Amino acid sequence: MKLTTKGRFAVTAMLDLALHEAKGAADARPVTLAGISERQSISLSYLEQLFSRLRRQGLVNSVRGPGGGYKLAKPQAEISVSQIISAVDELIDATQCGGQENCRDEGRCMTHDLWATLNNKILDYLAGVSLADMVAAQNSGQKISMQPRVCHSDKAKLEAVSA
Amino acid sequence: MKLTTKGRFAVTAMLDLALHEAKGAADARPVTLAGISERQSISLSYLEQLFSRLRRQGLVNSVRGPGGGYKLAKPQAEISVSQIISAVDELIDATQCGGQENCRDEGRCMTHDLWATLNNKILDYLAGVSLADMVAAQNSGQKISMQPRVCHSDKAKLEAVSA
DNA sequence: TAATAGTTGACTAAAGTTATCAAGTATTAT
DNA sequence: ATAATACTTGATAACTTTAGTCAACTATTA
Repeated sequence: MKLTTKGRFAVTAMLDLALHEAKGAADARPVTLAGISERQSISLSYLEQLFSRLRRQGLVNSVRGPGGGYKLAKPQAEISVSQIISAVDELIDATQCGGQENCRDEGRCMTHDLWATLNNKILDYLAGVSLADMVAAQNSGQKISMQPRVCHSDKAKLEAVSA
Repeated sequence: MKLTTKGRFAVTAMLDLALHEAKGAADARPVTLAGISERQSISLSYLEQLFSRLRRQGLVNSVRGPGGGYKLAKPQAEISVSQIISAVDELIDATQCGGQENCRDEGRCMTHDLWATLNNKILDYLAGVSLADMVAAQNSGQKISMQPRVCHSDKAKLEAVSA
């Protein structure tokens, strides 16, 4: 899971799409990239690239011609943030050694387990947040803090770090 | 929190440093970057750049001249992975809008809360893993899976995503 | 029916930023 | 002095983002 601005742009765009699709009831008309570009201040060219991938990954459908645009290919509840990011930001292999072959001598690149575990945590969280969740949060003005899976957050350590 | 290969290199190098410092008992002699470079296959030039930042952040001390090198500036238990990453990979502001000013119209860039929450989760995990933890895991041959804070991991969703 | 315009789809390339590496300079133990 | 080593600066490569071109498709309308 690679976390870059690219993935964030994609999520933002998809959320914009979801919001404007929801607005027009059930079978709304497609949303144009030009509209998303304007509303979210993302360059049209970049959006075209991103949606090209989102389409190939089956997350959106396209409609050509006037009145055309993009529509979500699945119900909002079935599209997770992790899917969106994975679609545009081909997942980086967190272990830098592919499988486990070309690792260093002393026990397979050492940090391997750290990144693998972290990767799972990130995926776990992002897979649990769907477009529907974000739309709901957006409409109700609430913050998104899905499934509080974390048992205790250990504020002390966090503050020591961010200082 | 930005997660790139840069941060991973830094953690790997710091772990190497910790391992070789621990080996030579209490007040061991400094570890040279040339040694880390050879053992971990990281270019010397790159290591120099990384340690320059680690030094400025107070995570390591340097000793110049022959027999010189770097030493940890604090006990291994007090150096967390998140500190290392933050030192070299100046934390990206996950919200793309700095504070909350130049966000889009319709309620401050929408994805704001998502990234903020994710950021905390990542920080929470990485702040809980110290060099001492990793050294211990390395010596005992165990995997690192610190503080099992996650209550349930929801395998089904994860598999659906990675597929 | 045909022309027009709005829109995606597939490229190429250029500008800007970041990551990585290489070479030279300063410092100090011997 | 000399050599080992940290430090500093500059150059190269890779990635991200924006820009531009042209083709294909389709709703609208004259």
